[in-house]
Amino acid sequence: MNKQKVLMAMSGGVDSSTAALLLQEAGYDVVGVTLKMFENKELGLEGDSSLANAGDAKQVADKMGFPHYVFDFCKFFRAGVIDHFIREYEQGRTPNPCVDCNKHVKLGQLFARAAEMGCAYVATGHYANVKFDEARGRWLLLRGEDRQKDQSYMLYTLTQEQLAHILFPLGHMHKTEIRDRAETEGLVNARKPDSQDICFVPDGDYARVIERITKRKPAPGKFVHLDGTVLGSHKGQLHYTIGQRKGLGIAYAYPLYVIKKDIEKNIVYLGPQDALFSDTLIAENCNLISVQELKGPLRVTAKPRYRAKDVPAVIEPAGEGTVRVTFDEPQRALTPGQAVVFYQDDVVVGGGTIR
RNA sequence: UGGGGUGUAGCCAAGUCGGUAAGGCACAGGACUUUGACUCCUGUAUGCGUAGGUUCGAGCCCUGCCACCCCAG
Repeated sequence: MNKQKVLMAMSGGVDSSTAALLLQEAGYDVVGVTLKMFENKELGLEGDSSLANAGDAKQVADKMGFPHYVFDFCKFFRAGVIDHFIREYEQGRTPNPCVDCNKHVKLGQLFARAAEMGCAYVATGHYANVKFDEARGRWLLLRGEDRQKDQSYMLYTLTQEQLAHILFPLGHMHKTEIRDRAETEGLVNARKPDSQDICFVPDGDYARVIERITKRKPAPGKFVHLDGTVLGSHKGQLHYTIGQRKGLGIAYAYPLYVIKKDIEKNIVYLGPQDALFSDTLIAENCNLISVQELKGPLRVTAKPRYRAKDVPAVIEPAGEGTVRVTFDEPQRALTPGQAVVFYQDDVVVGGGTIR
């Protein structure tokens, strides 16, 4: 019997390495690939390139005896993630680059390559699950079994076509099991820390990275309280995001938060936490998964940011590719540019970008 | 140079009958985290404008001085 060939995305971390192991164990013909996303020098970053971890992936592949390649996706990453990231911030929005990366680069481009290489599937180390629903005749994206690590949120842009050809070997695993497994298998990265931060902004200072790439210094402006009082000056609106508290540098009777931004006037409005709550938003560029289309109101739970619990809401069509979300309870700091994902139990209904 | 008031950490500010410096903001570090945020934990005045005095003991009482504010001029 001829084994099915799978293109396994390997970052060099424990998760994707263990995922590769599991795939091979399950009888697939694994081809490992590490993606080169950017050149550090190009982004004004110190140290090794984004491929610093490719060595670990290669080592794992060698150990298990399957081929490992490196694909240069810099061009796609720049166009699909970084440029968009910069544009969004300059427009006063707060993008989620990981969502974009999955859509345009990690998965989008990988599927194209998989086809060229004759691979039946693409696999990643995401904590999520896929299954075909006979009744609806649709592929479903589900949360990962390990709720603490669930990454279905980051994958809401997957299409039916993609879902039919993607594998998530870690979907039913818990992080601790994975580390244990990696340990017993003697994988080099068994105890490597989880990744965090934006991959191309290793120190968390995204504003500085944007400055270096654009060679433009953001224009300082005013901090104004919602009541109209001028409180001080800021170092450029892109340094702030809705709901932010730290780093404002303003001593006040109570904690101040960024409530909204006026890009035209370059004003950042501050106010009390109470002013951040809202029970409705419009999501655009939506992708629906469990349903073909939204014909009327649908009760779901909605997750307005990655590290947030999904909460009861109703979604309804609001124009082409656009959905209105109405939460049962007002939510804090619904932020333009962030992704909002809809669920029904463990099933991802769909998602979009907050307008 | 008449009267009244205030002076506690970078900012705001509590401090009762004198008893051995609350709290908030800001800031720093840490936790959390494949986005930005939020959140949580820890830390930050041997000193209360200044110089003396009373007292076992003073931010709190007394005296001088300095600074700032206000009302009248």
